[in-house]
Amino acid sequence: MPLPQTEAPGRLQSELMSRGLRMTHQRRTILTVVETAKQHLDAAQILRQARRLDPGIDRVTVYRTLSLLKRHGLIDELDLMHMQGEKHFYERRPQRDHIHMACLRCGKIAEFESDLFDRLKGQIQRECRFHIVVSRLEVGGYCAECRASN
Amino acid sequence: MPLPQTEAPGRLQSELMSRGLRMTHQRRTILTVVETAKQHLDAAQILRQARRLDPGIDRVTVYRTLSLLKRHGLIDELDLMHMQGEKHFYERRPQRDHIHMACLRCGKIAEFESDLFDRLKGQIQRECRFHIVVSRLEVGGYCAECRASN
DNA sequence: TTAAGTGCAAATATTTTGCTGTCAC
DNA sequence: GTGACAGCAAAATATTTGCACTTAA
Repeated sequence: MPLPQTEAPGRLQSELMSRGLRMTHQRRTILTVVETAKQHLDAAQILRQARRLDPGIDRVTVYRTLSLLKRHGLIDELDLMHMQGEKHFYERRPQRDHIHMACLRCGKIAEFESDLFDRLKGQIQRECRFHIVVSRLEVGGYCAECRASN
Repeated sequence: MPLPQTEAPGRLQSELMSRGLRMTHQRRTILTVVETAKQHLDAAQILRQARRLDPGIDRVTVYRTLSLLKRHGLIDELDLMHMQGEKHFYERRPQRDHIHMACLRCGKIAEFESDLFDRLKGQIQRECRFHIVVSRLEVGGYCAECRASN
């Protein structure tokens, strides 16, 4: 009996299992949703999508799983400058940190990787003697399209 | 009749007045609390301190005033890596942006200014053609003291 | 004078907790 | 078999809204 959501095992699932955590059907479903998301999802959206794969899944299980993934550093929690209320958004932790740019006019979220960002984190670690575990750089402003169409 | 909280008019109060907004007693009180805070305060702490100056002040007024100040770019809203639940913290917008470092062990918040940070924002504006209005860089990790005492 | 602002009550939004039954290992 | 996990209900936390009264300008 093939489980469709195991077709793309991804890193999250194997990471969790390698840490000795139980791989339940619900966790597998939530991991699949997060891993295959095309955009940043909040808890309510993750619940909705997970219920399409497993209608019985509970909201609380989503919160507990997101919390677990966050504790293990497998996902990052974003605020996206609080443009849409106070919800949090989640994404798989990337290989290399990136910056989130939130357009205050059209709401689009763009991402950007930068050597300067990596160097800045290095500077913080050295000069402040601060060991960075997680970092989040979000900027709010106006994207090229919105600036042009003003 | 001298109003003690007007003794340090600061920038916030004159900024608001220069924008044609009404300077009520409650706003003056809240501005004073935010301007003279020694650390980052959340809405509940701001309410508590404001009530010491004006016992009748309402929680809703605090929220509405913080929202106003935020809209006008006079204060910044921080999450401090969600270390203490999901509350938000507020600080007067500084002349020059700084980074917030939150120690995951002792909870201390340190601040850091950096040319690299300024250059990174410049790079984002140029290369992404994104006009930055507000930015927030928060890092979570372990401070020098906590690393030493492990 | 009067529109903006305040307080109060209630609602909304988001996340967490306690407990009992279930399932992964 | 058993301890970790899920579901359900309820609570906790944080913030917002509607409306009538008050006040700054």
